[in-house]
Amino acid sequence: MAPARRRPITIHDVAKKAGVAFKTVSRVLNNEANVTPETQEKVRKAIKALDYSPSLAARVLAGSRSFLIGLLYDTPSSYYIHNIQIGALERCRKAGFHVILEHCNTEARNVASSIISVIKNTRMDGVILTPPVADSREILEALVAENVPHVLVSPPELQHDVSCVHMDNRRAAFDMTSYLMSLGHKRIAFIKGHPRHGAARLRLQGYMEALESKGIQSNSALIKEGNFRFRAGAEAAEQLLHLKVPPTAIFAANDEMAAGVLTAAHGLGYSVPSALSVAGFDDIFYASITWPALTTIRQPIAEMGDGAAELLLEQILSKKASASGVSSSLSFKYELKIRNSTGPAPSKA
Amino acid sequence: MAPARRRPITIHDVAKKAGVAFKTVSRVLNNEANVTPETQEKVRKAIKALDYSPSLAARVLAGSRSFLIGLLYDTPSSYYIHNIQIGALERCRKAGFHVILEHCNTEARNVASSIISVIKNTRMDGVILTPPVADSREILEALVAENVPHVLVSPPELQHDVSCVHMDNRRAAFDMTSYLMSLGHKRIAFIKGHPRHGAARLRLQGYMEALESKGIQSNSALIKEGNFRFRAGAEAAEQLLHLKVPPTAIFAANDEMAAGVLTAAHGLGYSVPSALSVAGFDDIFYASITWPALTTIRQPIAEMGDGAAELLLEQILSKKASASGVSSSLSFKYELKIRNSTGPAPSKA
DNA sequence: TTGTAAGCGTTATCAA
DNA sequence: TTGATAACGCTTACAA
Repeated sequence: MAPARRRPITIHDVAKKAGVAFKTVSRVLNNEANVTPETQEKVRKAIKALDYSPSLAARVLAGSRSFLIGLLYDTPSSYYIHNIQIGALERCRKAGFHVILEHCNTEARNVASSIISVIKNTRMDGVILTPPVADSREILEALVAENVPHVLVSPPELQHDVSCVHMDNRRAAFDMTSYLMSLGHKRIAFIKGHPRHGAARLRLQGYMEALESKGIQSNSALIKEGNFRFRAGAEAAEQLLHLKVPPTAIFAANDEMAAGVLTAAHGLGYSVPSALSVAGFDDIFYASITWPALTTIRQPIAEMGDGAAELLLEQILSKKASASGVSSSLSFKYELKIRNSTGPAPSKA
Repeated sequence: MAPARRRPITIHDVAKKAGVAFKTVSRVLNNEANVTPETQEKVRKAIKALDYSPSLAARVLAGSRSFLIGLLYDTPSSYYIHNIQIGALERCRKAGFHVILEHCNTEARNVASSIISVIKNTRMDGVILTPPVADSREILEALVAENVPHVLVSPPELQHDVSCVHMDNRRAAFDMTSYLMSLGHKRIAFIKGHPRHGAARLRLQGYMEALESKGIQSNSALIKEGNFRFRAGAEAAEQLLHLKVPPTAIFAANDEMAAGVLTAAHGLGYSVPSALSVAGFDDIFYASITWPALTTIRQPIAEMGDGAAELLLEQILSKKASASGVSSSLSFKYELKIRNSTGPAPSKA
């Protein structure tokens, strides 16, 4: 029979080894003031020698923090969430915090109260809201009322009293559209994102403003509904390419739909980019492995997750002073990734 | 100023409301024997009425379990891990357990001891090993020595004394190769998987056995090294297609490499599937959105994650009786997904 | 700057 | 079948 697992090292073992009171060890662990450097040194050595790591459970039980932060999502795009998670995870791990994913049905009648209930039951110290959860006024108000620290990712509009991380979606879409026009495209179609997604609306807006800026009338026949899914992109593209005068370029509000556009185009015998240019948004992993590789907007998703976690941890750790809503925002840069799915507009037939 | 967050409901609140001792509530929570149905009923009502949920931290601190299970990985393919995670997550959530991802560098000198150290520090109740971590004899032995419950996912060979979930990789590759031969292909190339990945070796073996079964000599010029990454697939394909007599079909050991093959083929002007058939393995999300959609083996990854968690929880929860290694295995079915990247062999030039 | 005492909300142990 | 009491390993007060 295998040996039973031994009793874990505790703070008392460390204290004894270092020759100090256990409270002193606790102070070192929490970076509290009032410990002489040499005492600190002794304690740290003992910690290392014993390979000690404090019991999270005990810290949570005794302290006022749970070291848990929630990542609230309700997106069709799991890839986006996954990357936000990666970014947030790393930042939180360093601070000893854990991230738990929590699905929210933003269409449900009582989202806000059920979210609050989950937060209470799990004792989360704070939450990160991703679109489209970040778009809900109702949820936001509930969070404020319950005094739950929170950070928004890509909210539909910047709010002065709420911490958030964002990227200029409108301007990115403006730039992409301008780039397509600079290639000579005049009939540029747009496939919209998920209707509840505020950032998606900003992308549409950027597209329209870019057209206007060059005096091109936006044409409702060239603007299709979408929901961020592959199939929606494929279906919209088929309709667009069956138009009497089809577009020479299609700009989809995300990459997954752009991949759908590529497949539909191939299926209808359009060669990309010579007969049709295609652009996406997000630069997800498979954007670079489609055929042809997709021109898109690189959105630093993982970095935004990291930033959101950073802002949230700031709020949580400085909880004392900030009964008033100290809020700050982080703005991220996008990048136009020009690959092989876009090219000069075909010369008029 | 917002109201402070209220004191959470505790087991004592429930006990008072139900008119019983708090220990009785504890018994109900843990499904222990010796509680009359009517007492149970009273307690459950009180729990529901107060929206009570027990403090994980307190349970961990007082009990012998941490409710934490580790998912150990060291794969180039994050998609695989992500799906194992999804499957395991759901199963664990229902049982009140949490899953934490832990990266292992299987190439490091002292993997085993560093893994044991992490397990101790986090107090994990058990671990799930994914390939190639599951391939390490050294790690396995350390786990047994330390009496840590564990389950293997797709180990290189079935072991009678270790719990595992698996799929017949050899036979799946055999079937895929046979399918390609049934289309008239005789020169079928194979791109190998990650060298440390036992299941990858089984795929190669299945491929070779299928060829043999039809009396086709396997040709080392048609077998390329790989590592499961897109680029490796693309490079191997370029070499293969520049052969004096190139293959008419390429079977890659996973989908990501198969996507690389598609891109290389497009780049060299091969049309798929009329000039070249391409097959993958795994059926990851983007297998169905490549052009053409990829023929592949659907591996029920999430279900395998679920199964692994199920086996592990069984071990953990019945810890009393099973000092001896009670082990069980779950076998999963694969599915040949025939899509558009494969077709009849081109007639001889 | 350091140490002491109390208590966090459970499970485990033993008694009723 | 139930209930009282003692841990569990820490943090938070407060004292020295």
